[in-house]
Amino acid sequence: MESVSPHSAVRTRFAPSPTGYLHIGGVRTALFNWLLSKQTGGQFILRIDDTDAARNQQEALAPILEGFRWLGIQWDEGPEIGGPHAPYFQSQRLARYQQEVARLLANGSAYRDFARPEELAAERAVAEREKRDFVYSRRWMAETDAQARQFESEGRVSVVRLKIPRQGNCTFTDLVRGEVSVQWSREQDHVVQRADGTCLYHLASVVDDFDFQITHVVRAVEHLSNTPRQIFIAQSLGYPLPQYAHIPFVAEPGSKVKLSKRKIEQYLKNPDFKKMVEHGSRIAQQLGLRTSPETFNPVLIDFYKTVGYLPDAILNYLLLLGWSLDDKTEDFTREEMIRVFSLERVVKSEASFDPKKLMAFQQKHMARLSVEERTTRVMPFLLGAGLLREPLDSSQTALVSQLVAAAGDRIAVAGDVLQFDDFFAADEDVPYDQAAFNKRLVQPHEAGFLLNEYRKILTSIPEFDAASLEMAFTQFCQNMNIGAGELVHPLRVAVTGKSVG
RNA sequence: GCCCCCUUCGUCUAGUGGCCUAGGACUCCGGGUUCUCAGUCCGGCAACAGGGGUUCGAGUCCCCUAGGGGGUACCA
Repeated sequence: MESVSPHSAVRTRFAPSPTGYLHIGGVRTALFNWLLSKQTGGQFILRIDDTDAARNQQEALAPILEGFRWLGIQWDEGPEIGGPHAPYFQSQRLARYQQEVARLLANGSAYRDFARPEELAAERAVAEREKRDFVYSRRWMAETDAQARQFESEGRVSVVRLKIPRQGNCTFTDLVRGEVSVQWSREQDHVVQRADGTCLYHLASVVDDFDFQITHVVRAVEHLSNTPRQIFIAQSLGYPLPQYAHIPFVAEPGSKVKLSKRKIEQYLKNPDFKKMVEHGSRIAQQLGLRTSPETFNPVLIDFYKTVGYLPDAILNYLLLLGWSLDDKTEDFTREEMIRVFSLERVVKSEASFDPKKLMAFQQKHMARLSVEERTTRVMPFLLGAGLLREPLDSSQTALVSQLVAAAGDRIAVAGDVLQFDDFFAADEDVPYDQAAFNKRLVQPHEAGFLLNEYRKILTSIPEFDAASLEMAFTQFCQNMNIGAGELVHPLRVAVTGKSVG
């Protein structure tokens, strides 16, 4: 192994399993890790936890990498870019894990266990019936080769289990939760190596954290109870312990239950969440994308990319989900986030995901962008929906620029530009809002007359600029002795087909 | 079942014994501004889970109760 680095740079890691897509809760965990390493000039490592071959799909890795790339969370070591400790895939590091399992076995902190699954299940059942904690009897533990041969002759196969102490406490300091202490007797003799020789997560994770010289393990609370057994492994192997920080998970809207991508149907009952999905779906539809809840889902980061959210807005929102700087600061640029983030100010309780507040951040960040920047962001959507075609000439760009400027904050996410699709349509194709048509043009009997008169005025205007039009408009209303609204509404419907400007 | 954790406005949060008649943000509701909508500006509603202690004084410390959550795999 390399010697421990002399400087105090923080090395953190995010270790997704390629079993799904990039979960928004995972992004927040990764964000905290990334921030922490960057503020000390350290490294953020992406490690792929794919020890369970049965559950992993290789194609699910691409969306994860793509998600981080889009968000601008660049990993310093990991897939595609490698690094001094490559490979960063657990599935490719088996030999190393087996080597460490052998050391565990050799120094007596692990043992080969020949119990059959049904024998273990029976012991468990007894414990449950007697309402006590299950503690393995170690009846099929082989501590000598002779014992092992004996069990093998009975046709048994072995796994490797940790020989967890049955007395005393495991105490450690967690950077967000303070001192944590659990009794060793509550821990099981966890399996670290399967019968087929492959290794399990806890062992792999501890070995990798050591090999990769991870200084801070920042992960979601569901791993808190895993920590004692990992500490046991690390200490048995003579590794220095990293700092631990267990952050609360991101919960469902209006609830404290962990957000899950499988429960989208349930979340749709939440009005805000539903609104968010519908808004996104409209845009996806205009882009000609076929959406299924499985892939087009606000729990997954791909949703935001598809619809045109700003990565900075998402990061800003996620940063404030379970962390705060003080009693008022809410807006952070990336540089500011990196500078001021601290684990000490992470809250202990779960934070529920609030679509409305995310949108508020999105609008704020969008409004901060110049017209040029917004135009750039909006272009791919116009192209994607077929409203514009490449190559673009400068007049088209100018047109979009004008539209973006006029639309102002009606374009909250980049995909919102598609609601102005008729702007790009030929005149005869302008679709009419039937309800508005009735209300403004058919119902008010004077509407036709007014519009006709107004048209006569317009034909007499020499210059067709905004100022002249405005003057003509005001004058006309005065002359006809009508309120502005009496003309403005019918006029808009007649020209744009819509009821709002 | 057992073990562990969490609990301030609807939501995200500030708060580390007196600065709290509890602050900010989002949402919502009024009002001003605007040719409509949006926006913007001003204003407003809204919380310390409950009960016992400790203390001159408790959102802040301790205990109990309740509620919520996580874990309990040859998953990660």
